[in-house]
Amino acid sequence: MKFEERVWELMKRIPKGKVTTYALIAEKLNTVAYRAVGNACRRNPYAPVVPCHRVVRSDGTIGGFGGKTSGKTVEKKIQLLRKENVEVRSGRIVDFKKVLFRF
DNA sequence: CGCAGATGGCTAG
DNA sequence: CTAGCCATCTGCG
Repeated sequence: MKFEERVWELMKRIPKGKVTTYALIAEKLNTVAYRAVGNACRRNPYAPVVPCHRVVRSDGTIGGFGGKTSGKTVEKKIQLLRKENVEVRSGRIVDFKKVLFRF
């Protein structure tokens, strides 16, 4: 079982309409490598199985990649989240702590 | 509000 | 084994 697989499993556990943060996942994995978590998402071979769109930053920002939220992947995430009852405003989660899922 | 530094783990050579 | 990368976080100005 690799580090990444563990990350994916946790992501799968995220219920619909909820989100989580990289730091939280990392902490749950008994580590502090939030970056490695993001790495796993980015390389995630389990495209739809691992809802990486339900994983956001600690402050509620969607994040995305490339440094800015100008990527298409981010927009896709937002749309999915909005569809799952998660309100997103300017790349940020609305009522973040309300939809934040604690493991 | 904006920027820089500090981290842990992964992939590729 | 070494070097570079990354979808982050936190603190400070």
